[in-house]
Amino acid sequence: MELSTSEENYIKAIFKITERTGEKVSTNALAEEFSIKAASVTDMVQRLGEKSLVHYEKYKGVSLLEAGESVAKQLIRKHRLWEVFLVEKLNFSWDEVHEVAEQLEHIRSPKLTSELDAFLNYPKYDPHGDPIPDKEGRIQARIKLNLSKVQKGRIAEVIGVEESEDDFLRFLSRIGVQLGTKLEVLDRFEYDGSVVVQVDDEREVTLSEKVATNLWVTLEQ
Amino acid sequence: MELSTSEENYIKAIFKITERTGEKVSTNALAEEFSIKAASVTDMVQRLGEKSLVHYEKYKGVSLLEAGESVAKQLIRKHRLWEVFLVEKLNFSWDEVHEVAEQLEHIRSPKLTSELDAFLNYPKYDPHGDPIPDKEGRIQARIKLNLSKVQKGRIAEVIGVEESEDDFLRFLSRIGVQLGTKLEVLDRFEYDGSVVVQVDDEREVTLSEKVATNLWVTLEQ
DNA sequence: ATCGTAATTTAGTCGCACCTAAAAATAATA
DNA sequence: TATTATTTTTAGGTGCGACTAAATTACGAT
Ligand SMILES: [Mn+2]
Ligand SMILES: [Mn+2]
Ligand SMILES: [Mn+2]
Ligand SMILES: [Mn+2]
Repeated sequence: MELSTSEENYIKAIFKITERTGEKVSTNALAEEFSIKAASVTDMVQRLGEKSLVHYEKYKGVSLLEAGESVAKQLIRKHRLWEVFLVEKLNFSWDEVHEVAEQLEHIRSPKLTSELDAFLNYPKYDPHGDPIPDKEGRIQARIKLNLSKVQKGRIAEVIGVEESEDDFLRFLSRIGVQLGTKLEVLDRFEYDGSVVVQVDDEREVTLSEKVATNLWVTLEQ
Repeated sequence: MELSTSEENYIKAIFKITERTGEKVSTNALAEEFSIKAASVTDMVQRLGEKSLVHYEKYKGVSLLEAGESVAKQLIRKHRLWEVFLVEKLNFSWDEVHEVAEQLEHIRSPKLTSELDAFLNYPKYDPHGDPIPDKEGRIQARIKLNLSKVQKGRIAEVIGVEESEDDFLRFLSRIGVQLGTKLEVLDRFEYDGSVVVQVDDEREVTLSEKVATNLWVTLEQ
């Protein structure tokens, strides 16, 4: 089925909101998401319902059907692959990629997607640390937590940042932290939330609470 | 000015048809191009006229104004850069790229375009041998002719193919001919149009007329 | 110069994706 | 529970980009 860019965006949003809240998605939530009016959303979800992409009941919100879910996963796959491409190959920073990926995800070409995947060496995660669904839409989840939550003694791998202001990214590169960097938590000071880490088994660095909560990491094993 | 994908496609088509015919473009020609009805074209060119992108006079055809021409050149730039990317990085063949590039050319992101350009090493020509406009829209033309037109004794560089069927591309790769390959015309047989060439100062190969007319080349100097 | 045909435009319609205003249903609160 | 507030839907409207049918203009041939 040929879907318009708008239809695709709705489906992806329904998927993401469901993922976050676990409940049926209200028209208001979608209206919020796209900064449009709820009446417009009602219109669209009714059409998506007729196409058997979503389950929709008046006043009861909307959820994805099988077909819709598969569309959503393919979109997320493309979106995240493009984000990897932009960061790894075209010198985009983590916060610049989203808007462009939002457009690129709608390009229709199975060959493009699979070749891009191969060209990037089948990445499993995007620059924000989020998993990239495979061809069949399977998602390899991974526990993602703030460095500020990591216990003393544990080793964490940097998989993303929460907000990526220029200043912050420059600070990270200055202390040698990038995606994939291993951080061992040597000490934590509860009184100001700062964390002492060893970067890649070498340098020892103290990170403020602000920095620590801005870093997404995953634990070894 | 934010243009829709449709508007952009019209502008590019007007540019290309003007380039080919040298005359004002008729609504019929555009209708033909997009396989739509002339009445729909009239509608669109009137709107493009109001936006000062084209000059349009009832019954007299349409031509690009300054602004429209610059839009067209940027689109062609993006289209051809993406074609280079698809062929050089993603293993697309020459005939597979057009449809995808037709979509990718509409992605809005100046940074994406300039970084892609740099990533590809500032290519001057696309996989079909057509010149890629620079940031300012300047086009570096180059005389493009059929190998079948090249005189005995001259050295020609392969810059593209007319039609790129799988069979033909396989034949080329078998005889070691690709983009950039130098061919010296050793002999020509007028009676069947075949051409004897030396490939890259090494192998000697006889090409049928069909092959020769399918190869676009440019002459040294 | 006139006529007939082809090209082009106009008028009116349709689906998409948005809007506003008003009605209806649901949820919150007294 | 009754009333009020919020959420959601319906009804009707707009611009875009296509369509058909009909009117108009241009043009080639006699
Ligand atoms: Mn999108
Ligand atoms: Mn992401
Ligand atoms: Mn092309
Ligand atoms: Mn296009």
